[in-house]
Amino acid sequence: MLDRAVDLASVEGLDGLSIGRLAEAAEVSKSGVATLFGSKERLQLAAVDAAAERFTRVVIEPARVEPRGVRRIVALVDRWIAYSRDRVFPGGCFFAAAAAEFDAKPGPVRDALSRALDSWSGYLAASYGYAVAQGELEGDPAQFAFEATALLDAANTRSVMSGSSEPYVYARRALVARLAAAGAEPAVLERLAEVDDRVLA
Amino acid sequence: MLDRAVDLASVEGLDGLSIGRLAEAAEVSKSGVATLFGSKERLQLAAVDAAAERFTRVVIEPARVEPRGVRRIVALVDRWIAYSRDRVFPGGCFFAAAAAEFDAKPGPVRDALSRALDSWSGYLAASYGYAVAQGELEGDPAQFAFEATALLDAANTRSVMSGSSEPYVYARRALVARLAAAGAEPAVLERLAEVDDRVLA
DNA sequence: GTATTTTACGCACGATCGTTCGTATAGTGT
DNA sequence: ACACTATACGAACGATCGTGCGTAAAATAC
Repeated sequence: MLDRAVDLASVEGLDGLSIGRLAEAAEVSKSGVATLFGSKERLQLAAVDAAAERFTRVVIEPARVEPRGVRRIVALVDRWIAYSRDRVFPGGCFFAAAAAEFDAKPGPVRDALSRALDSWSGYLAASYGYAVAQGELEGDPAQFAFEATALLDAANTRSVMSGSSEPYVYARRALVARLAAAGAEPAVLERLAEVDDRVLA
Repeated sequence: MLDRAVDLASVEGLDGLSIGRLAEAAEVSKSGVATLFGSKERLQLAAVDAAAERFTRVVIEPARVEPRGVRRIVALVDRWIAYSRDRVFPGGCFFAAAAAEFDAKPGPVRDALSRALDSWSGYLAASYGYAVAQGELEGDPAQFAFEATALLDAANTRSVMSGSSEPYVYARRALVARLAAAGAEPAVLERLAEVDDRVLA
């Protein structure tokens, strides 16, 4: 049920996700989903939670197999690009779309999105902090997290907009250069440097 | 009239811009704006055009006073940050919001947005091309345009979301480092390196 | 097996959506 | 002065929105 909600929201927008269309897509009655969630806002909040779970499962957890530090950063970025490219959400990254939609609309939904984004950015920064502590990289973790999420979000939006996978190549190149400039060993960057020419669906 | 439309759309979204609320905001009748634009889609297209005009006036034209090359790139980026920080559109950059909203919705509106974004990105890339031709910078112009727009868009969204101007500091730092790594003279980067601590409204 | 809670339902409400009429007013050309 | 065009209007259309109510079925508790 929530899976349909987030899939729909990633295309129609978190606000355009109507309780009637969701009911139709899930083949239940309109009042069925209304009583389930109580209100539209609670549905939106539930969708944000469900999207965060899917994101963690697809991006974070697979990257945990790599040791803390640069290797994990590379794995995170690599998984994120695959997550966007494979359209884990049919309309591209759920959070990139929802953040742009709600950034100027104060309220509980925006707060929940802000927390989720901070969590992702913070995890990236913490990983960078480990890398610095281990002498693998140098620089400001928060600065890196800003740049990395900026490049990934841009690749996502550009790719969804154009239907091309070229933006991911730009993002990969930029991130490899960024990490190399911060002192990363070339060997650990190979995974990012490999161009994955898998065709989009 | 169109000014109100784009202001409203930058906050409510280009789809959330309803013909009724626009009429109320402009203090005219609902059917007044309906007959003026004909349909909602034509209103959206007109809003995109009006937003592009405002963008050109506020970002592109002021930067034209600088000579082609690095100096103009620095001016463009500097004006863009001011354009976002000063909330030339009350909800932050109109195009960043509209692009994320329509990237998964095919149609004339998405096409118009795509053209506008390509035009901006292309202008940035062309400026970089001049810089390369003049020996001021090295590297791929399209790659730079991708990175620069990614950093600027991210700074915009993060700032609108949090109400802070800190993201602009991150974007400035990243762009200065990026241009320096591409061979820019430190002197021309001063304008970007200056931290503008003007408080947000 | 009965009682109680939960869940989903049909239905209807008021509000707002985009759009289309017929009409009155303002402006223009001659 | 007159005919004509363009513009803005009120009103209403069907559609969809989010939400609340009363009820029947299903799950759970005892």
